Amino acid sequence: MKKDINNLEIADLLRSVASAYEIKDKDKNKFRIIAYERAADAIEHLSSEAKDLYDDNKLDEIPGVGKSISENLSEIFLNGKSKHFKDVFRGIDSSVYELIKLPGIGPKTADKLSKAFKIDKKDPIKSLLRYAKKGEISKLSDFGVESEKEIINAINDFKGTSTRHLLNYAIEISDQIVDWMKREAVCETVEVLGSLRRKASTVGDIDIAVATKDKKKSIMHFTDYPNKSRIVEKGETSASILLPSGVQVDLITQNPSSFGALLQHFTGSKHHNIKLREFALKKGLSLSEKGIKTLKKSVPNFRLENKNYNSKLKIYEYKTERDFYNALGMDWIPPEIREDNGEIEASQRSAQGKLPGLPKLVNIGDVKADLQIHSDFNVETSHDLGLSSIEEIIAKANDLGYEYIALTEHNPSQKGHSDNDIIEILKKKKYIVEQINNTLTNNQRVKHVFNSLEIDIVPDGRLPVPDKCLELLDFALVSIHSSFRLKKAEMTKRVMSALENPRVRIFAHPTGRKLNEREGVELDWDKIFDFALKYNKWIEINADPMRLDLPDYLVKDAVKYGVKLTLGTDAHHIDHMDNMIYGIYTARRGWAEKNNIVNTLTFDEFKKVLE
DNA sequence: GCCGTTTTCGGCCCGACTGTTTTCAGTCG
Repeated sequence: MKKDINNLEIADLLRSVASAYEIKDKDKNKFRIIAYERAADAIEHLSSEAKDLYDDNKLDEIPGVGKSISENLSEIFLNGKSKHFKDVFRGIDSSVYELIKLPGIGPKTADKLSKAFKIDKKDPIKSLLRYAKKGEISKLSDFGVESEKEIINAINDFKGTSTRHLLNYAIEISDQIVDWMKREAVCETVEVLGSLRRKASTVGDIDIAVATKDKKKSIMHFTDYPNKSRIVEKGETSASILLPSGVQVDLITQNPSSFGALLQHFTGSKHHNIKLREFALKKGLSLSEKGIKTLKKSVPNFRLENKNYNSKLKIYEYKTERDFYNALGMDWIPPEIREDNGEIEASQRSAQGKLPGLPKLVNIGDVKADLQIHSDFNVETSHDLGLSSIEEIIAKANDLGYEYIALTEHNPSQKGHSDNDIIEILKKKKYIVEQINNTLTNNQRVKHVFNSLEIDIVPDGRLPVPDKCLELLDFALVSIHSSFRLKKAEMTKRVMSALENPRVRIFAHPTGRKLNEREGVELDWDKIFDFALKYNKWIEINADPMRLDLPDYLVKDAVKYGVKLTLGTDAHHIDHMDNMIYGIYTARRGWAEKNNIVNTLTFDEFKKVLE
């Protein structure tokens, strides 16, 4: 049986249609191109498969997907292809869609190149490099020596498909550059923007903004950054460099008097900005990184409330981002939720005192416990054991200000152990944890250590430990560590069956994804959330930066459902316990408030909900 | 091609940088 086309493949297809239209450009309809790109973005960010929506006859509920696109997609779901798309693609070499992956090469350039040369379809990029190195490109009209050089650079820097970086890695890199920029006195304020400021799970480029009265000097200092491989571009207000690791860093400068508008603009997201600007346009206002312009003669109340008019530039300027949003009649929006997921509407309601307004997002200071920690207590697991002792973990938890923690080693392996062996191991651990709890004194912050376990869910949904084991635990986590590719229905049944035992309370790293390495499992989230709600099960937000699982968009769904979430670092060493902040970022991106997260409860409150 | 708190027609975010240009198109974020 043929595999269904997934969201990413559909998005690719729609972007190819957009590119094809851009090349043909017969009727100069750039808005049709934008429409296809918007639909591609929308489908790529969908939290359920478009195929499932098609099955439910709900394709046109996707924002940006109207009559025409939904008909063409339906045709594809039905017989694997669309006649209309095929027509659009006619006359364009397939290598074009490969070449546009190179930065600096768009559809029109790629088309010119594919028509000028015999590009090898098996490896278009390598094939193009050969022409470039022979100096063939600079001979073409519309191209010169510089553009040929740029193409060679782009190909040499090209790392293939996934060039997104984990959030913790991006933060590490950006901290170094922010430090470097702060050494130049003319840089009054240095801030990280873009997806890094929004705390997305992975980051493409690193964006840095500087408030300065001397743009030229700031940019000089930036391009002098010692640890770079080359300068990509350098203009009057912005510049980009490439680091040896392949990370591109963009710098944008702005006068301190309108830094607020710049922060807003380059924090994005793109979709947030487009929605915001459309909203502003209806009020007769035009937004940019420089500030706000009035389009019509009279914008009610606008002039009165805004005294920061720059008459030379004919623009209203804003020092802070808060002032910028306020000028639009909105409350300031936390960067993590600027994804055009309803935050613009919520912010307007907030400003007008209407409900529902913006969420009061959970903060790191709200966290009272880490609910997934692996100690070095030897439970003879087949998975990885922790590296830190229970005592070290408690000391670290004290430092972090926690009131309680859960020790959640993997279950003992079945191989080489009888049921009785497993029970004996866990009895021993229970005894040790009890002893330790007796030593905890009132002057320590940590009041209690919960005896828990992270138990595998075997493919048929059973748990690989005897039932008696579970009775020894305060509560258990369950998670998938094998057979990731079951069909959705089967996987859903597997998980629900594992969650049935009353001692099982947490579904840990629920999708099993590993960023840049492995896709998550397919689950029917409506069913999982219903189940969790009905039987009072909790779903983990795993704070390991390579997991961040539950992913942000599913956190948002869980919050909407009213399903309770937990935060756990999955620490295998006390240093990993510092990763809690990444779980908080993910929770915030999913609009989670304090009361959505179980381990913001105090120890006494938590004991009660555990009963 | 999509969409509606002025619209079912007439709009659609905004600006910077680069190269090859005699005034702008292509690309990017």
